[in-house]
Amino acid sequence: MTETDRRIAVFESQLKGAGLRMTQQRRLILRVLAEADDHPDAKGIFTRAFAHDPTLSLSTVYRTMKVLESQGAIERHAFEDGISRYEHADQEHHDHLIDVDSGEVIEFSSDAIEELQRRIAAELGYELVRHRLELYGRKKQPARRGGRKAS
Amino acid sequence: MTETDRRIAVFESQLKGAGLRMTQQRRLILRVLAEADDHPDAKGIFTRAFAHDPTLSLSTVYRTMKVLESQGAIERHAFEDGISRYEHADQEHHDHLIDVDSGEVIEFSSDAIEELQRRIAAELGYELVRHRLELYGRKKQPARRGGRKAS
DNA sequence: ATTAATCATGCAAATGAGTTTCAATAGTGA
DNA sequence: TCACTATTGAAACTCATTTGCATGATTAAT
Ligand SMILES: [Mn+2]
Ligand SMILES: [Mn+2]
Ligand SMILES: [Zn+2]
Ligand SMILES: [Zn+2]
Repeated sequence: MTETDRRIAVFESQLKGAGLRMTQQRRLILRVLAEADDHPDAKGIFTRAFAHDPTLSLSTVYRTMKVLESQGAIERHAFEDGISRYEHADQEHHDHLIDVDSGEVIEFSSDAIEELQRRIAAELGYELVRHRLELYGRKKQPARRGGRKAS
Repeated sequence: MTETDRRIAVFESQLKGAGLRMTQQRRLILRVLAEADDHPDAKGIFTRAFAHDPTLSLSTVYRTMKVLESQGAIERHAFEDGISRYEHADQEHHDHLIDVDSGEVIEFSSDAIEELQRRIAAELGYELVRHRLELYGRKKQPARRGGRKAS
C-alpha cells in the first residue's frame, strides 16, 4: 500500500508539472492499476474502480488512460483481439507470451532478444525506437514415458 | 501476370475443395493482392479493385479477406494503429520494421530471431505457435566526418 | 476560508473499423 | 438449361473508443 501511495505521489507531481490536476478519479484508477498484476482493458479497470466509486464513468477511464500513458505512467498493449490493455510502467521492460488455449499472459524478458532486435534494425539502417514482441504458444506436456499419447 | 494467374488457379481449387465458389469479385481482389507489393488495408484494396469493377462493395472486400485468410492465401497484420493490413501469403515468413517518421514498412527475416523466440517459449514450457514481431525505428544518418551535426 | 480561473467529469451522441441481415444475383454440377 | 445454394450490395448494426457540452471539482491566489 505504501508502494502504491508512492506511485500516486510521483504521478501527482508529474501532473502538476504539466498543469494538470490530481482528481479522485485519477487517484482511484491509479490505485487499481498499481494493485493489478494482470493486463486489464478499460472495461476491466472500470469495473474494479466502479466498485469503489459508483459515480465513475467509463469515459473518464479512457481519458485517464490517455493521460497516464502520455505521462509514461502506464503502458498500453493490444494483443490479437485489438483491444487496448494496460499495465503500470514502473517495472522493467518485458515482452509477453500468450497461451493460445487459455488466453493467459506470461511476461518474460530476454537481453539476447532485445540486443538482436537492435542489431537487426541497425543492419537495415535504422535505430530501434521501440518494438512489439508477442509470442503465442501452447503449453508443452512434460515428456511422457512410452512416446506420444493416444488420441 | 502468369504468376498471378497461377495463384488464382491454386486458390480456386482450394475453394472448390471447401465447397466454396470462385466469383468475379474474389478473382479481382486476389489479383489486386497478388500485384500489391505493400500492405494495404481493406479500404485500400477496395479502392484499387473498385477501379476495375465499380459495382464492388466494401463488405465484399471484408468478407473476401476472411475467406482468403481462412484458406491461408493471405496474412493479416495489425500494426500500431490497429487497422488490419493484408499481404499475400506465398512468400516465406518475415517480420516488419516500421519507419516511425514515414510510416514505411520494411520487411526482414532473421533465422536467429526466429530460433530465439522458439527457445524462449520452450524455456517457459510452451511450444511456439506463432508470433508477432514489429520493430519501430528511425533512419540512421550515415556517419558524418566532423562528429554530430549541428542543431 | 472565499474566489476566480480553468481543468476534469458524466452523460449522451458521434465515430469508425468491421460484421451481419436480407432480398436479389450468380456460380455450380447435373 | 435447371435447381440448388453460395455470394453479393446495401443498409443496419456492433463495439471500442472519442468527443461535445453543461456541470462540478481542483488549484493558486486572495
Ligand atoms: Mn506485462
Ligand atoms: Mn510483409
Ligand atoms: Zn522487448
Ligand atoms: Zn518472425
